[in-house]
Amino acid sequence: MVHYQARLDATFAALSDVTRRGVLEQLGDSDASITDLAQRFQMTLTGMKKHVSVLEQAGLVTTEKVGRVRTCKLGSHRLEEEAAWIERHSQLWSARFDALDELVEHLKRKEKADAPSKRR
Amino acid sequence: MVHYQARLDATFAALSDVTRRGVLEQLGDSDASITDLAQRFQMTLTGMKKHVSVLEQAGLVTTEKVGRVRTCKLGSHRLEEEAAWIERHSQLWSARFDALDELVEHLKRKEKADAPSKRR
DNA sequence: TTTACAGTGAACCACATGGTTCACTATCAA
DNA sequence: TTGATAGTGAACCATGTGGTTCACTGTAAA
Repeated sequence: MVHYQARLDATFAALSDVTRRGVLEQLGDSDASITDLAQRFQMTLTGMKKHVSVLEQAGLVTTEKVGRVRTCKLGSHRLEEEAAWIERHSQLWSARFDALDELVEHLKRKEKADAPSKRR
Repeated sequence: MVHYQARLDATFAALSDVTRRGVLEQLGDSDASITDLAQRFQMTLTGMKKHVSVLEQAGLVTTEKVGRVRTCKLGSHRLEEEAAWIERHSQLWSARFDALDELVEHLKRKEKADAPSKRR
């Protein structure tokens, strides 16, 4: 369970940066080298390397170096747990707001019944 | 579009802390004061206040102060966009891994055809 | 009217983050 | 063998984060 929390920590943190989300989008299209990515996001190689390391740490990306070039691709971490977490909480949200909607409806009906015409 | 990215940044960052996720769970159950939450998560009032502020900034929580106590409840931000982002990328992931699975299947079949019996 | 309680803000701390430059290694190509 | 190329690691910098303490304000209760 501790493990589970740590993984959520790492994944959400990895996703909280616009560049890293961009890298994931890119890799969804096609694999890429560090140089490719650095160029695309206008950043030094070192900077991009750090981002890739963060994504790799979170299991979102895997890399392999052959010759001088390190190729990055989407990792085996499929975001199921994160999707589940968000899904579960979306439901909580919805439930609470549905309840609120109902309350509002109820109050509206009540108001109509109490004072049928003279509301300013 | 910039706005959209900033919102994803803020939300994922807010969700990347185990205490804050805990607070959301708690508030899904029932509203709570800063004192309640600080006690539950063994933290100073000031510390909890900061977490609540981060959640509020991200729209995940709203608060209202009446008398001396500030009551916190789930906010109007329902995580739809975040769910959509993750969903979209889960699909990317799945697509790529389905392709991989197919490749593996293909190779298996090929192997069977090439060397029907003498594989060690 | 005093006292206790809930929260707030400023200041501080250690550490993480997102980026850079610079010096270096290893590989590929001429 | 000489250059160019791809990446790496250390060091640095500014800023952010997760937490604290302490001094303070405003509200409630005795």
